[in-house]
Amino acid sequence: MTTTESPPGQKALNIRNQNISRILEAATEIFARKGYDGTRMAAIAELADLPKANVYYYFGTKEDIYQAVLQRMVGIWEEAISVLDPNKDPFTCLEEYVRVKLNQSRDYPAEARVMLTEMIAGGQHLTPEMNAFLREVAMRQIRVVEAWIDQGRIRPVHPRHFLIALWSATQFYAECDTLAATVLEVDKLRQSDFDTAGDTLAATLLRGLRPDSA
Amino acid sequence: MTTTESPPGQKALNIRNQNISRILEAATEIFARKGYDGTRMAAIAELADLPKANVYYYFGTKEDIYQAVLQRMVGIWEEAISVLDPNKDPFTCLEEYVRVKLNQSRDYPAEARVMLTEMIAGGQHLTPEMNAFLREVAMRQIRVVEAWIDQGRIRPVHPRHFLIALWSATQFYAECDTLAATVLEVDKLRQSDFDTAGDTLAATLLRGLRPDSA
DNA sequence: GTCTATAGGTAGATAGAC
DNA sequence: GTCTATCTACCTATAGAC
Repeated sequence: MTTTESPPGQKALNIRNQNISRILEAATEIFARKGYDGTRMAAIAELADLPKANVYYYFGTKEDIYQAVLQRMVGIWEEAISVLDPNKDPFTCLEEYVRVKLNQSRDYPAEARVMLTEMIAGGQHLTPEMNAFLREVAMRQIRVVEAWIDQGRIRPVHPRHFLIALWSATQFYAECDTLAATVLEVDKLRQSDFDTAGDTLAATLLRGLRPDSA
Repeated sequence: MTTTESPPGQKALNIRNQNISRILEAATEIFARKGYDGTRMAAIAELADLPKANVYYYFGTKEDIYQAVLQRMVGIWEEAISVLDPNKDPFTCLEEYVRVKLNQSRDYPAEARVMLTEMIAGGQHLTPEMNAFLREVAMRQIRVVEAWIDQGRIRPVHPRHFLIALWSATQFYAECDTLAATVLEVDKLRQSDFDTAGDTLAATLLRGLRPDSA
């Protein structure tokens, strides 16, 4: 009704999407560094290079922005779950899984840190849907590992604890913005660091899974 | 001058220490759940069951309390570093290391979460002394693993990445207050869960370190 | 759609009686 | 040492002009 011309409407939509992206990107960075309560709407607006009122125009509340950031990370994790397949070779799958998880830590470090901080804090902002989804993801992975054990393709380890070890190690590299400086003595993680991380996990965690030859 | 009697002075000192302990304990819990900026001095006072002004009497600022909490965790970590000894058997040492770290996650979950959140956030509140100490701890552990490799007692893995895997997996169980519900499907971690965690890490990560028998 | 000004509430910290 | 009352500053969110 109000917008009669197509091109301006198109353009407005582009500006809209662009502004939303910029807000989310800025918010993710600040949530990761300051936590939910420590994040100031003014800080998000400044980093997104928009007036504070415009941020409120696109997202009604700080909680709305935070939810959008968490939701995006949930979507990212969803990608990794398809890698584990009970009918495929465990070691091929697990190496691929490690690779995918490390790539995610490389590509979405801020998102990962927001989600991790949220979980450490007790998941107070996670919706029931997100919790259900995360539980479902965990369950699916556990069932795959159990299937491999039943088939005698890997040693009978405790699936949940094994997945915790795998998950926490790969997740660590997302936090590494800071810890890297301490543990790896580098300013910034490079591709070679992620490669070495994958190789090391394959050589230790995954190697320990191989059935005894003796 | 003002306190002439010894017993009252003694008693006052006890009350003082007791109040300081209660403030730190309450603060640790809330910092872990809300982060530095999300923590309200009023909330610490309420949980410690003291008027807010009394909290300010013992600690001048919120930052002072936070520093004391971080410092305590640094002290806890210091205990774990003595376990790794280049002259002892790597597997005995590493199993003991896993056990000690898991016990710390069990006994000081809130402290661990405060420290981890702080690190994920970029370590803005860590003093140069703390950073230096953490770097020194990492270095010492790396040198021990390197020594074992040089002696041919474990396979030549990348020491830094191997320690990251070990550290992050054990650390995970401190965050588990929440994630346990999702991944392990329990309300609360029991001793048996920590035992299983240790066994699983020994069976995978550490087993993968053993030199080839073939 | 954009932005200034501001309302309404709450935080960290302190003053000062007891 | 303890505690009430309060100051100042700042934060989320909104009203309303453009």
